[in-house]
Amino acid sequence: MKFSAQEEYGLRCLLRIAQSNSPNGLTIPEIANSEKITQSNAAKILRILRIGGFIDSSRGQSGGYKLTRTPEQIIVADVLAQLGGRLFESSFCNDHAGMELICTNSIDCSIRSLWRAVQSVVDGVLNKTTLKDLIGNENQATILLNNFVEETLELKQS
Amino acid sequence: MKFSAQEEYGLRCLLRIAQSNSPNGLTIPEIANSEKITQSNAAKILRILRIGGFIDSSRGQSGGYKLTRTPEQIIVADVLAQLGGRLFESSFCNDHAGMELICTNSIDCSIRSLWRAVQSVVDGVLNKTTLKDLIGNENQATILLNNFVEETLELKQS
DNA sequence: TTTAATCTTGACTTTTTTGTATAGATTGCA
DNA sequence: TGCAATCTATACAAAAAAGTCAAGATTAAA
Repeated sequence: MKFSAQEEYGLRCLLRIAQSNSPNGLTIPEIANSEKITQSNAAKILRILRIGGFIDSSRGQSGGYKLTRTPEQIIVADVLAQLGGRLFESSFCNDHAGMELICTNSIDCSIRSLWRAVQSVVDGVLNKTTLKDLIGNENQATILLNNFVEETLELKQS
Repeated sequence: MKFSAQEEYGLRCLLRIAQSNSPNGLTIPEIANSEKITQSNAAKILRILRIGGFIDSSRGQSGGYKLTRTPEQIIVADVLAQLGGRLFESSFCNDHAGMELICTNSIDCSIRSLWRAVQSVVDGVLNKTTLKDLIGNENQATILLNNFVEETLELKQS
């Protein structure tokens, strides 16, 4: 299980833009340079973010990319969903969609319920994390959240 | 973010073996047939599970695959790690490995700490789920665990 | 209006992942 | 022993993901 390259780079580019204080935002060369990727690749990724409504672009001299909203208003889960096509995609057993609680015998549904459990905890973190949480000194928050959940999981187990 | 095909098929094949009550275990044709994959593909995946020490194989007539331990003793996180090469692999910022708590300014470390937060909650579920939890009627457990974590996350947020 | 800086798009190439084929090795049994 | 059932391993092929290239469109400013 892993994040795709596009998810990682996309989120990173978005963070660069969020952290910029230039009035024109950031240009493709600037972003590509900070992230050590080619301009083509940056353009491709920024396109996805623009279509997703996270950034606005303007062309010509003094053009560049800016956030469409404040960092507080951008949810990391939404960003990753846009970059990855979907957040989790469980393949099989679409027969029993919506009735996981009764379908307990097939392997399809065992796996499905496990995938859902994982999806649920990941969403729990990503839906409550905004771009702002990842900027500057605020990223302590995710570490704390992380520790908290670990504790509660252990609690539940004992 | 998603599980690879190998992770999904591997776990599914292992569950088939775990659920079998035949004294010889299951053969490749049987597994391939239940999972609707080719025998070649099943063989490839079963090889990984064998190398990981989750199953034993015996050849010749009356051969097949069996678990090396009871289902209770097989942790889903271990299985997925074997199938996927690793459980999560965060790419960048190896400069600051081990000092995440002080490195708060770079994007590298912001992303890294987010990835770690996600990894932590996923591990929380997968390290506490055994094959037994996924067999028969026991898979309710993962759903309950899931709900529990969701609640605690909401609690923390308010 | 011309130019330079910038974004936009689609096609293409490379790499990685996934899946298949084939030849071989081991075992149990008649 | 010889055969049939089984696993084993490596190389090959197909598909998907990632990354690159090149031509074009828009804009601001000289």
